[in-house]
Amino acid sequence: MPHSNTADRADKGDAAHEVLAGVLRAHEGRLHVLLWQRAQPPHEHRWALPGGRLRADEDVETSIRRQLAEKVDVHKLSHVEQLSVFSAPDRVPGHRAVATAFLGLVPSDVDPEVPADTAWHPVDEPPATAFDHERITHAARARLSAKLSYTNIGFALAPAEFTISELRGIYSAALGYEVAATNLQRVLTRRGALSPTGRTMPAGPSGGRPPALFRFTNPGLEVTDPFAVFRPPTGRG
Amino acid sequence: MPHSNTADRADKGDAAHEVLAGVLRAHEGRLHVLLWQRAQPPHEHRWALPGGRLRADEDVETSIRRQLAEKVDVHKLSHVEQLSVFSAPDRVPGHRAVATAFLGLVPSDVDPEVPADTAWHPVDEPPATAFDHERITHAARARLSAKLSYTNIGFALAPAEFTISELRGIYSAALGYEVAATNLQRVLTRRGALSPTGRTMPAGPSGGRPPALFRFTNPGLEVTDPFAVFRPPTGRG
DNA sequence: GCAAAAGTGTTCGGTATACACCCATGC
DNA sequence: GCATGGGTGTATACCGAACACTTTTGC
Repeated sequence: MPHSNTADRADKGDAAHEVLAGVLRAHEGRLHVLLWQRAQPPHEHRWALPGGRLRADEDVETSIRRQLAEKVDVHKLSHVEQLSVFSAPDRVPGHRAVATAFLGLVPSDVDPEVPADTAWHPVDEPPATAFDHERITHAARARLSAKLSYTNIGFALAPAEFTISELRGIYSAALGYEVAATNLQRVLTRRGALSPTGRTMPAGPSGGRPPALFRFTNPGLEVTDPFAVFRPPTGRG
Repeated sequence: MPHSNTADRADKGDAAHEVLAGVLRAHEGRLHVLLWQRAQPPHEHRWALPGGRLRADEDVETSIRRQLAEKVDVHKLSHVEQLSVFSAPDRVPGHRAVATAFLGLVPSDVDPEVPADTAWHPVDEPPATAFDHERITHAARARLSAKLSYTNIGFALAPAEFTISELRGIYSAALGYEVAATNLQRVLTRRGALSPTGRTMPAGPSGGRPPALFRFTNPGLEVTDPFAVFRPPTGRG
């Protein structure tokens, strides 16, 4: 392994700290996770999340961004956020590894080049996964589902511009059930998350009204519905 | 010598993993955090969160529970949950320390014995704190505030049985602003979080109707308001 | 009876969903 | 004109906040 300055001490309490990311993308109606197939034991041939060891001079978010860019060639991560720590003593056989897990998102129109051992897999039907990486994938998906409800996190799954119908497909894929285009547009518009571009797409081959193009107002995560019950008397502002 | 374990090791690049907890309690109308005063450099005399080094045979939650019970004599933690990882390379001078931060809660009627160097401080006006512990405290408080809105986490702050007025005081302390007793009862009751015990407390010295005693239905964390917009068609009936 | 505190009824505004209806295009 | 898909208007249900009102006690 490179970066061995953090590994030359195999003290009991001094664990190697690793970072891992469940990188998700909506594609063809389903949500997919990026996995690479291990070539060596332990868990040879099983599929693992991208990640690696934390270096001495970086924090965990810097580390996961570096490793995703370096090792899996995902430059266009639209969003990265910390999930939680996975630290069961036996989660990786052979040595102690404490992992900080991340959620990463890639827009649906981006198809990054990935190494030969790496591929997208439907989150619903993952292949045989290594270590506790299926649990981490599940946590990533759960976080995404929750944040779709009360933030504008859809911006990280959608292309820069899109029709409501396309966005509906993305939300349906991410959530795992059908959402209504009507309400999707209404809710996101009311919250100010969607902005019309004024332009439209040509109608489809079977006719129909040409759809309008929208974009997300804010290209960064924001909480659009503070869902604050027991909020201060002066209301939410 | 208590509490010296987070600083007594000056490894160069080696990542010691530490666990820290912002332990919060509502008391006399304010929210307090448990801190201990450092006796030695670095950050001598400054106040720090309880915690310590992760052992080889435990996961992070086991570790923080052990350290809180062992070192700060808090047996009656009503709730513990992971916040996030703090990992800036220079967050602790002298050596690399990656910390997993936790939120811990203690019921308002519990006043655990703590060592001489340890005390409760109002979260609003903390003393001079060590390292990044004020940020961690802020994260703990933010998590608690958010979860008060959509979970039954109040169970962890309240006594086993309480009046609505007492509960109102606890929520107000935790949130930092006044909440109305009327709506507090209504919201928690509608969600099924509150159960009447059937008994009442005697009225106060200045008269008034004797208040009914309530308890939380579920003595564990549950999400009582899934705030699920874009929910499946078969929604919450 | 009166004051005080607890608890309930009612109104109001806001939000999400469902569904009917209108709009704009290809053929 | 007609089918097709996109978008809007309207009705309904529910939730939380505010506030008036009733209940139950001590004095």
